[in-house]
Amino acid sequence: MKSQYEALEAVKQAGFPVNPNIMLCRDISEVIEYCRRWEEKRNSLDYEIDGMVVKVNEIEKQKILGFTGKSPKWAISYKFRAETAKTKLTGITVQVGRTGALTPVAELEPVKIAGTTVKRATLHNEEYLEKKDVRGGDFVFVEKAGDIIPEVTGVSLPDRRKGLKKFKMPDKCPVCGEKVFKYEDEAIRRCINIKCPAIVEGSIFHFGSRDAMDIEGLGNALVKQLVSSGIAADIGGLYELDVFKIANLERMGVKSAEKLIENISKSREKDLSNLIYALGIRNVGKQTAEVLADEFGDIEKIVSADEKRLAEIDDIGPIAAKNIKDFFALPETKQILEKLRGAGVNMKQKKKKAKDARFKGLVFVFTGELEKYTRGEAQNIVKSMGGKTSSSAGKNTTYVVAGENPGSKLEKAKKAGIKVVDEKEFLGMIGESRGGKNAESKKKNKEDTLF
DNA sequence: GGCAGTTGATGCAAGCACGA
DNA sequence: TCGTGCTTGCATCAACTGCC
Repeated sequence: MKSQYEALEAVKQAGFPVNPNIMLCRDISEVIEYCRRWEEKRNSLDYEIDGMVVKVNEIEKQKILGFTGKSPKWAISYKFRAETAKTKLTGITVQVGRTGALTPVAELEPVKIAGTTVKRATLHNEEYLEKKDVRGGDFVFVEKAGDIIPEVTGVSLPDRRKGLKKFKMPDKCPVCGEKVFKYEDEAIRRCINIKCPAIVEGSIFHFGSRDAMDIEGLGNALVKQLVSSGIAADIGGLYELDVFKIANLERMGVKSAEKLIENISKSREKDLSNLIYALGIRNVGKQTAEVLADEFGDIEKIVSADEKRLAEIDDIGPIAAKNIKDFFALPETKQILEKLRGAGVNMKQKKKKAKDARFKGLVFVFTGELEKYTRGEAQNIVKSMGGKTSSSAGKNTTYVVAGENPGSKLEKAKKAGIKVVDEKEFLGMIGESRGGKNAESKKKNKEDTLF
């Protein structure tokens, strides 16, 4: 077998439960062994009455054995080399993100890779385009990095027709039509029109995202409608919405509108760090927002801090400091803050510093899927115990916690000699080696299921 | 009931800020 | 100057919700 997908297909063809994201075993012999044992267990569920064999419905069997649509979480995962496919690049479109960044995207003739159909893939920026020399009409090689993200890895030059022109990035924003800028030290072009619908939509969507103000129900499609209909011109406008306005939008009703209003209302109580992150300041992500909130404790103090004071803070350099200062100096920012203040949005830090300091000085990186916690929850636990988390493994990383189906971080960690622990060990470290209710039931399920 | 939108989850690459 | 790590942007999927 050449790929993980082929192996999974073979297992599925044989009628066994698999999750397309997870290869169950280390190699094919283990897959076969797994299937054999599953078959035995499955057959054992049938029973006899008066000498007649009663076959239990397959779906019931899967429920009884704990396979409700997913593979067993505890199964060992294994990755095959990424599968490559050749397909036609029908065109290159340009997207505008919330920061105004123009990103070229490859539009592809749909092609099946690793069990899913790939239609688009990012081309990052014009330098990347230049390097790969990708042109509309080319046949390109596509693979899925980490079996998840589609990537154009190269062009099939023998298939190139004559006369295909190089793609040129537009000088004007494809959304608002304003002139775009490319700063000398940056690889990307940006639309700097703060009224550009793409930027407005992006910033409202970002404001409501989970790590920001966590407004459930504020999805992409709804935000588009809010902006295009003029109901919300900026993030401050969210707090002026009412049920009637929302319920009249496409695919919205009174029930959804009421829920959304309730969720927007709840967001007023979010912590200062959430608000700072939600504002979408350049170079200020979740981590930096937390640093700022911890340092100042009040948005007013951040607004009035000068660049020098900001740059004195750990993890904030002169560029981030300038961006922060510039952002709060904008009249539009002042207006938005005024609206938010008027709407009763919390602007002070409520979180207290961690009392439990058992992870003080330790840096954790998570890869793969954990059984008991989401990654966000696990990161919060580490922070509550005085530790730090990071999205990439480096020399400062103390532990890499590897869950199911880990990514490249695991390999990187092993090479760098970083200590790798599994979920069980991590739970032991946080004093939950026996696990909670959820973990108990899952554990039981696992034990009852097969081996 | 069908359909569309949202949520919540995953990982990778590139760019770039920061600090040693 | 360079290594490290944060930020951003991207695609996909299953499960769920609620409108039509």
